[in-house]
Amino acid sequence: MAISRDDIAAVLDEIALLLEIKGENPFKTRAYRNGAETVRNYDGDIVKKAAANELDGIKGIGKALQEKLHELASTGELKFHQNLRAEFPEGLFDLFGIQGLGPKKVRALYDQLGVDSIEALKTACTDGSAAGLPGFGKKSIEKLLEAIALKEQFADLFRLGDIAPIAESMLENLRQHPDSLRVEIAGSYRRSKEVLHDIDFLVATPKPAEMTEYFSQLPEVDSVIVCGSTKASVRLANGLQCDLRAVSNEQFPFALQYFSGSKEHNVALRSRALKHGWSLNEYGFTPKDKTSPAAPAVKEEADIYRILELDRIPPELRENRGEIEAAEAGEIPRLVELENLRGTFHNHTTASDGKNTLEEMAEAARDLGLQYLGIADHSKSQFQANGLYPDRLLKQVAAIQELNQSWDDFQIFTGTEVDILKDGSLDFEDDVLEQLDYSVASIHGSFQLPEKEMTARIIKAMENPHVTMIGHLTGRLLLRREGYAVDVDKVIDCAIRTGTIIELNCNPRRLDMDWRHWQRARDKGLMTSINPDAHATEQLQYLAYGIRLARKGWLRREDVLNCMTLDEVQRWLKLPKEQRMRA
DNA sequence: CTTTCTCTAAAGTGCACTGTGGCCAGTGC
Repeated sequence: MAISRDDIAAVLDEIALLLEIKGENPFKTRAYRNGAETVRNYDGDIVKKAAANELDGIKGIGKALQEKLHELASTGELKFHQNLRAEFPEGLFDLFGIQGLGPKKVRALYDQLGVDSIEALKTACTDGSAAGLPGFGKKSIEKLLEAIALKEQFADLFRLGDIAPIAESMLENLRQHPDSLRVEIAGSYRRSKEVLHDIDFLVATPKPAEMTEYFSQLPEVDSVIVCGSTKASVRLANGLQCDLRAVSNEQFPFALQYFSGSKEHNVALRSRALKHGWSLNEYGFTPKDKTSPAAPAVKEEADIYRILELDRIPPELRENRGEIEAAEAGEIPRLVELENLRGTFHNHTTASDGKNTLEEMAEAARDLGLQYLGIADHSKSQFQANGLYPDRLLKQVAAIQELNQSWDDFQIFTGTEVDILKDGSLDFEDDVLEQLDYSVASIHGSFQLPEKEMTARIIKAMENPHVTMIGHLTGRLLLRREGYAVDVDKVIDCAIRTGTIIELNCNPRRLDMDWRHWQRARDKGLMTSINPDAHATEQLQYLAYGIRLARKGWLRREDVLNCMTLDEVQRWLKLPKEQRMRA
């Protein structure tokens, strides 16, 4: 198979990393990183051009990179890269996944202690040998051990957004099979958990052995763990385990309910079934004793809930967090749906660190059927992200106002993702902010503040009348970094008091504020905005993850700002802050 | 390594934070 654009970019990135360890000229390493970005974003078939050696005139690809790209595209390999790679052991790359380790420290560990893997790093930290290196004090060692523990804890976990595409493609493949009557993904994927450790497929079929066999040979499968007559487990190239269970069409609703979990939800449901005189498991209802009524007919999963005198409970809510009580009382809310979204806030353009222009982002939003798009590029403190100074911001505002003349059914809102500085003040003065339609205030630095100060910092930002919403409340990066210490309840109360939205950042790396807080916050009256934090047109699709997590947080259409129509949201943005939060 | 240029040599994102080591280096945004 021919080498892909992403493969080429990955090679360039890896070269940059290796040159960094070698202590090469930082501008050289940056040139390779820029090259990788250029390859990824090039508008046209850059692989074909590279193969034909026609790369002249592409900004960021000079003579040396042209030659390397040509070699890569035409032979699929690069001598320079292979030689460089051969200088270092394989495991060294894993070390860069540890927070606090950069090229210099990796180099020191490798050169002086021979540390070439996470395992070796752990040893060097615990046996005291790392403590002998310059720059490695007591606190550094402690932090490294913490980072290793964090990494181990996340070792076999995957982010929802990273596996959804492959899960859906496998689902589609299974549905194609002539012997599959019904196919669903159960488990935590169906419940829209933000991180998962496996995917559970379920198929109703008259020929279970054929289905498990077919499953274990899907193109996505890397290796087969087990393949029996009703169950198969496989591993994908990325390490993710996938299970398939094949059941009869009659058992399917029970199996779907059972394997969707959560375990806690099922325990509660089973005890409810017992009160009705049946035991409930993945195969069906079984009368408990002679006095029990006959087991009722079940055609689909919803029947199980109906028979137990419950509203149908959407899978996202099945965490035993009050959903059974709500279903009993007929109080399962009508959860928000993707179709309810009318627009979105918090999106970036090429003005700061986005990959697409204002015009391209707007077109993409229109193509998705949205009525409005909020632009929120970074503010000046985000230097590395090309954050805007007031002059550039105001130029952008003028450009947006001009662009808005070209539509009567669509509008761009002018905004900013303004940094909340260490003391809670903002990166723009009020006289700048008041010229915008809205603003998202976010924290991008000083992550280590103690909880009290961090909470006060956010509260101070929310008290500013020009702050429309708070971006990614805890700053967590799923499976990478814990959120900063913040008293979420205090912040929620302050948000309601001041009329400030807390966004549901639906970038799959964040999904922040966490779903576990939303039901409580909603009950108190808080509203959210489901924001993709898109840095490219295709990332507007992250809204789908936002909807999944909003549903998991019990949110309804009326809890979500960007479910408002264009007219409604225009009116809402003109209200003084204290009148914005609905009663 | 690439771009730019008083065009074959120089400049090329800046800052805060952290911890350590003795006032700076590395990391991350």
